[in-house]
Amino acid sequence: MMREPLHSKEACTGSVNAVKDALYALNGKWKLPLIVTLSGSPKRFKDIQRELENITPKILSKELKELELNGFVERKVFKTTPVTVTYELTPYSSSLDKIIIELMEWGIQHRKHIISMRKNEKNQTSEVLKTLEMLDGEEVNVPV
Amino acid sequence: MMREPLHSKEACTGSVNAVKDALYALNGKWKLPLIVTLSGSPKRFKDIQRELENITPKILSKELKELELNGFVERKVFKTTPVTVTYELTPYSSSLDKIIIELMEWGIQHRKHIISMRKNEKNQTSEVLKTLEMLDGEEVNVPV
DNA sequence: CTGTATCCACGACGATACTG
DNA sequence: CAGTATCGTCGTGGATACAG
Repeated sequence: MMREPLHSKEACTGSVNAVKDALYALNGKWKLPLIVTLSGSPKRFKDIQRELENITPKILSKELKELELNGFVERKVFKTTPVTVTYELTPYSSSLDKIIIELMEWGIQHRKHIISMRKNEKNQTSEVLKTLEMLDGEEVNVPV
Repeated sequence: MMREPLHSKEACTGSVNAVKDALYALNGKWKLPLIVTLSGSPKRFKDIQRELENITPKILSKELKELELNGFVERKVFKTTPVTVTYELTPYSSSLDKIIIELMEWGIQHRKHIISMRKNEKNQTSEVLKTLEMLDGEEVNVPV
C-alpha cells in the first residue's frame, strides 16, 4: 500500500472515510468489552449480562446485533425448552487484532507521554486521558 | 510486547483501558479531518474553518484545544495587528501514523467484506458502514 | 480575525416494566 | 431465559450572536 498517506492531503481525503468506517465498527461503550468477553468462549445472553455488569438487556441486544451485522459475532439458536441462544466470535473478528494491538500500544505510550508532559510543564491537563482513575502510582490525579 | 493479548481474557482487562485512551484521543467528529487538514501546512483559525466546511467556531475551538492538550497540535500567536494565530502539527502527532494506517487499511477491507456479505446473503444490512452513501457502484473513493 | 456565550437538536445510553 | 417497549437522562455537536 501507499507509504505516506497521512501527510499528503490528496491521498487522505478518501482515506478519512475508511478510518471512519473502522472507528464506526468499534464505537460505543460496550463493543470492545463485549469482544473481550466473547474471546474467552461462546456465551449466552444472560451470561454476558452477568459478566459485563451494568449493561441492560436493551443495550446488550443492540450491541450484539451490531457486532453480528459487522460479521464479528455469530448468533446460534438451540431449540431447547426454553430456547437457548449463544453468541460467539467469528474468525473474521480476529482481523481486528492488529488494529486493537496498535490502539493498545499507542494508548499505553500516550499515557506515559501525557504524564511526562504534565510533569515538565506543570500543566493542569485534566481530562486528557479516558481512564484517569487508573493512574494511581503516578499521582496524576490532582483534582482541579 | 505480548503476542496474544486479545483472546486471553486476563491480559485484556487492563488493555481495554489503553484502547479506550487511544480512542478517546481520536474521538469526535472532527479530530481526524482536522489532523489531515493541518498535515499539509500550518494554518490559521479562519483558514481551517474555510477548509473544513460546516464546522462552527465553537466546535473548532474545542477540537483544537483537545488536540493541543494531547500534544498533537501547537498553537502559535503572532503579535501582529490584529493578532495572528497559527496551528501546526507537532512531531508527536506522527506517532499516530501507524494507528491511522491500520484503521484505514482495515476500514477499506472491511467495506469490501461487508459488501460481499450483502451480495452473498442478500441481507439488507444498512447502517453497517459509516459512509454508506459512498457505496454506489463500488466507487468508494469518489471525492465530494 | 480569533475566539466565547447562549440556547438548542439529536442520538447514545440507561432504568424499568413487560412479552414469548 | 431471551429479549422488546417505553420513557428519561445526558453529552456531543450545532446555530446564532457577541466580545477582545
